[in-house]
Amino acid sequence: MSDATSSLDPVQLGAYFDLIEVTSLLRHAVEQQLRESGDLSYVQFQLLARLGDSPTGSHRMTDLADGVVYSRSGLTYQVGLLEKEGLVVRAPSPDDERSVTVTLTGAGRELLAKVLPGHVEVVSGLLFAPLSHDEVRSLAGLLAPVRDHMRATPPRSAASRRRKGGA
Amino acid sequence: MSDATSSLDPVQLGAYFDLIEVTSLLRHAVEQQLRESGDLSYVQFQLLARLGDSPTGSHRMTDLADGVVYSRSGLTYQVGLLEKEGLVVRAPSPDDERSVTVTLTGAGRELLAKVLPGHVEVVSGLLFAPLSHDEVRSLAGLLAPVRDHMRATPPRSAASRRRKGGA
DNA sequence: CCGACTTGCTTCGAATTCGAAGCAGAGGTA
DNA sequence: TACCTCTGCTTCGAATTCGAAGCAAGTCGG
Repeated sequence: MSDATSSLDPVQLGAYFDLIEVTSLLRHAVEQQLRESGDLSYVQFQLLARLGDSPTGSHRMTDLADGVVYSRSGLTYQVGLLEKEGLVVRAPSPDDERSVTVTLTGAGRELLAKVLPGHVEVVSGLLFAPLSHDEVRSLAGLLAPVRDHMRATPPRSAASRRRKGGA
Repeated sequence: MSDATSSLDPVQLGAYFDLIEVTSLLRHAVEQQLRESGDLSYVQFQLLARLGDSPTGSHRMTDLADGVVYSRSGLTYQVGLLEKEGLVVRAPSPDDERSVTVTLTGAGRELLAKVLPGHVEVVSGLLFAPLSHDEVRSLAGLLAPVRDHMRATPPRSAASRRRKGGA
């Protein structure tokens, strides 16, 4: 363990705080827009968007949870809501009998198309407005390696479902 | 400036997605560390940290809520928890009788000092590890204007407590 | 001084979120 | 095949979160 990690530069601290604050504010604004324009929560929108991105319009539950950084149980709940609204469909996976495949319906695709422009507008106006295109490129270039690093780093104690406490 | 607010570049899209994902992963990891080392939620830690930053160790409720981007009612709840734990104290403000001033106690300061090193370590190892110091500086330089812009931009319909719906 | 409006915080009910526990299918080894 | 383990999802209870409504103090115009 390096001991040099015992403190953060003012520069680092600023970057960290700004990152948190920017994301919180952005999320807040986006949430509001989504609620007004399509009665969707941010999580629900993320799920629909991710499904819409897929060529087949479907994903497994686990992949969705990993993609959105969401607990399994919470995902079950939200997908249940989306299914009740007729925006997605759940079906057992052909390969793997325990897997559940979630697929976007026509209605889901429509709703996605309906809320997307407003969503983009909020993100553009809030996140990208103060940045030039080159700066956005820089930002993307800085975030990508961080994202990869985080994805590769196991969340502290990777022991998936081992018993936790005693020896 | 590009006027094309109707769609996002692939570059913009990537930056946006990475921003969300990075923050989610970071928050998740930090949350876990805080829970283990000091039985604090992220929000609670943020509140303590913000109080610790203040020269007087105290803030008004509203300023805390704004600083952490938190609903007022949620803040009341969390400050209540912190007070029950003896980490903070609530007192009416001298100037403004309706204002409540939240102040860090000795125990709060101790706990903060106890969890801070681990927190810093997680942030360093996850967020800053893949970046050089110059890159961190760049990141900070990019985020600062965005933060200022977001702070200055009223959240859609600024009508603070006006009635919402009607004409 | 009075009344209308604004601001600061809390209470309340409803919705969301998580982790632990449980069930069932899949994969490997003897 | 029998058994053991791991993976994928759901159910359950508890904790957190938010927005709407309410109360009290401050501010301004008359």
